[in-house]
Order: sequence, then C-alpha cells, then structure tokens
Amino acid sequence: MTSDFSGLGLSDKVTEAVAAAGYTKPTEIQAQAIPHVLQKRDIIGIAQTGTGKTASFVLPMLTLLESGRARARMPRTLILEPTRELAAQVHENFEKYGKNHKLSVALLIGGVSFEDQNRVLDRGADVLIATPGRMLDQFERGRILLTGVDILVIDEADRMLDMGFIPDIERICGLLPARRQTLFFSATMPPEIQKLTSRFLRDPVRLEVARQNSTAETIEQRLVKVSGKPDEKRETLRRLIRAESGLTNAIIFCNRKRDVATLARSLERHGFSAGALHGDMDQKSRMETLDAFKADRLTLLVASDVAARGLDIPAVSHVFNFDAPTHAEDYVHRIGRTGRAGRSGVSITLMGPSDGKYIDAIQKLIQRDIPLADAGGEAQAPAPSRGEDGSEENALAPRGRRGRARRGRTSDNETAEPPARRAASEARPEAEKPAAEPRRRPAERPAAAAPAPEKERRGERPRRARSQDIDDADGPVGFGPDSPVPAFLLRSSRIN
DNA sequence: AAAAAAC
Repeated sequence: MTSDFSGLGLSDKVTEAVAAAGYTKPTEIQAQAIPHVLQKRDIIGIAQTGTGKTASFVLPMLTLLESGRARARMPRTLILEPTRELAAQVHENFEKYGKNHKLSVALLIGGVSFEDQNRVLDRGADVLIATPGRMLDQFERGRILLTGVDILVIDEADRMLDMGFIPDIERICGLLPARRQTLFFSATMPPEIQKLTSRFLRDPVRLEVARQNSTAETIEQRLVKVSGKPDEKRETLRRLIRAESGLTNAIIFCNRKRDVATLARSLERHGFSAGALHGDMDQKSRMETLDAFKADRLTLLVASDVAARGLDIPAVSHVFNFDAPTHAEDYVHRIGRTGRAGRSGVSITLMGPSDGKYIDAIQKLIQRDIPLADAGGEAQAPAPSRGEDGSEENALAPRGRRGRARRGRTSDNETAEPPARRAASEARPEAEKPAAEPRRRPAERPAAAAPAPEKERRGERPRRARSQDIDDADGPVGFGPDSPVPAFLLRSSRIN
C-alpha cells in the first residue's frame, strides 16, 4: 500500500496543505480511494466514520477542482450529509485542505439564515455541502442550478436511509447530470442501500476498510446494572463519573430528547459542567454547545443520537449510555465517539431492568460479551443474558471507588495529536432556554467531572498522553478525522 | 420507541 501522500496523485496544492496540517501517511480508505477518485471512477466506500473517510473524498475533489472554475449558482460538486453537524465538519475539511485554492464553498443546512448561503451561491460556489432538506429548498427557490455538478458525494448513506432521506436523495440524483462521478459512502450495506448503488453508480469500484459493526479494540466496554427509576439512574451515573479517574470529558447518550434536557440540567444542578445537544434545540445552541465541548469549556455532553454518528471530537475519554440503545448498530456508533484515532477510551452502558434484550442484541452484533461492572466501575463478571437482569440490588450502593487501570495503548495509524487541550471553567451554554446572563460555574465541583486546573488534568491522563507521545515521535501518522472546530461552529461568540 | 431533517 502507498505509504505516503506523495504517491497518490494529489496535486501539489493539496499535498502541501496536507503536509501543513501535519499528516504524512494516508489511512487505508484514503490510500485506496484517492487514486480511483482521481481517475474519475465511481466509488462505493464501506467505511465507518473515524477511518479518515472524509479526507478520502475531500483531497481528490480539491485536486480535480483545480481545473475549471465556478459560475454563479452552478456548483460543480455536491456533497450530501445526513446531519447539519456533519455537513459543517466536511465544510471545515474543505477550508483546511483547500487553503491553497481559491475555491468557494457553500454550506447549505437548515436552521440558519438564507442570507449568507444566498450570497455565496450568487457569487458562484464550486462546492456545495448540504443536508438534503435545505438543498432541495434552495433548489426550489431557484437559488441553485444542478446541471453543472460533475461530482456527487453521498455520505453516510445507511444513515440517510434510517432518516428517511432516500426519496430526497433519489430526487436530487434526478436533478443532476447523468454523466457525473458519484462517490458513495456507507458504514453498512443493507439491501436497500445496495439497490441504491446499482441505480445511481456506474461501474463503481468497491472499497471496504473496516469490518462492519466492529467495535474498536481501543475501547474498554462495561455494563452497569441500574434500576429503572430515573433519579436512581442519574445518581448512579454521577457516581460512575466521579469514580472514573481517567475521565477528561464524556458524551452521555439518552434515547429521548426530553431526557437529554432533563439529565443535562440535573448534572448541572449537581455541579457538573454539562451541556445538552439534540435536534429540537435551535441550531445556534447546538453549535455553541458542540463548540464548547470541543474546546473543553464543557466536560459532559448529554446528547441524543444526533451526536452518535460521525461527529469528530478527537479526544473523548468516555462514552456513557444513560439509556441502552434500542438499535444495536447505534451502540457501535455511540461508543465510536471515544477511542478514536488510536487513543484509548471507555464506554459504560447503564442497563435497566428491561434492557436485557437490547444488550443481548448488542453483544450478538459485536460478537463479544460486555463485562458487567458495579456502580463504582469495577468489572466483575460477564453480562447476564436476557431475562435475568434484576435491577434493584447493590448497583446503587455508593462505593466511591477510583477508576480501574486502563488498557494499554493500541497501534495508531490514523491521526495526529490535536493541540493541547485547555482546561477552563467558565460559562457554559444554556442550551435550551437562552438566559439573560452567562452562568458562572460554581467554584467547587466534583473532582472527576470538573475540568481541573491544567496541571492536575495532565497528571490525570498519563496513559493517553503516553500513547500520543509515541505517535508524535515519528511525526503524525495518517490523516484522519481530527479536524479543529469548524469555523462555522465558531462563528457565534457569546454563549447565552 | 426514538432520533434526524425544510419552511
């Protein structure tokens, strides 16, 4: 396999931007896909997020875009993403690796004003990155012509399917020239998706990099039994958070938006640095919360499955499933927010009295048993199988344990280490109801959850740091999902 | 049973 970017046929401008970003070695999907994309072949890429998938299409597209230029309202490439945050993330990739290009990139997503989008479109956008709804809306308003699109990217196709976007995708494909290049990415290939590829791709090259539904070797997984009572569940969660010595930050998934909001408020009341992220929040709050979490101004991100897939937050130490996911694949996606880029990560799933069947399905899917731990976080025994998951017993007894030893480092072939993380304890976003005043953090907070002063935090993460030091020693390897916070997400300065 | 996405 190609061992560095210079052999892939990318242009000098792109290669330089990649080098400037500190990457030397392509990931597997990049090495496989880039030459084919440059040869204008259609691609079916079966790859999970976190494999460096985004760069595998962004880099060759930038190279191909160097010939020709944009005309008003006639984009030359179109990238479709299932969520707004993912679209914003791809946008940031174009800005980062297209810094030597004079390309105009338009981000067409819902929940934000039309004005900025219109201005970019009128000026002439080379690249359109969009969620389907807003793109079609803009099309119907006559703001864009799709007859000039010669590269189409359909990203996260299986998720588009889950979200009911396939009719939109079909419609959009019908609006594009038949003679075009199509790059199609999906983490899985269910029959409906397979069917779609045979309809919309021509003689595609099929690439597959990661085994489907595999959970990263770098993630230590645990189950903790809890009662079904919400307040007891929250109490258990707090204890688990406090017991984790290696916790630098965490994403906590709930199954329902309502519970996301409730839990975030509850954690806050208990003095934790927590924010909420779900799809009923206005887009500004979503961006601000995500931004704060990425920048370490927020330690705990309580989220719905809007954050389960694809979101690229480089250094998440823990994922908690406050609710066991009812779809086994969602488990894989959720815990995939940690253990990224060769780092280690911990995932802890709370198992309520009626969650046994979901846990069974998850264990079957990932083909391993998830060890049972007590409420303090210590591993005990294999998970019980369906039907015998009593809920009450000692799971709720306080134990005040420290976290257990972490797994050793794992090999890394993906990404460079991001800049040092900052610890800060300042205002957090009041995600849901804009308050008049920024809220100040209480001075004292539970040690494990509060972002501690820089020194303490560094001391807290020796294993993670060690693994990264080794990686850094040979220079950054690979090229992956580590992108800084998108400019788009940084636009809002004030946190209400 | 729920989440996501256009106004």
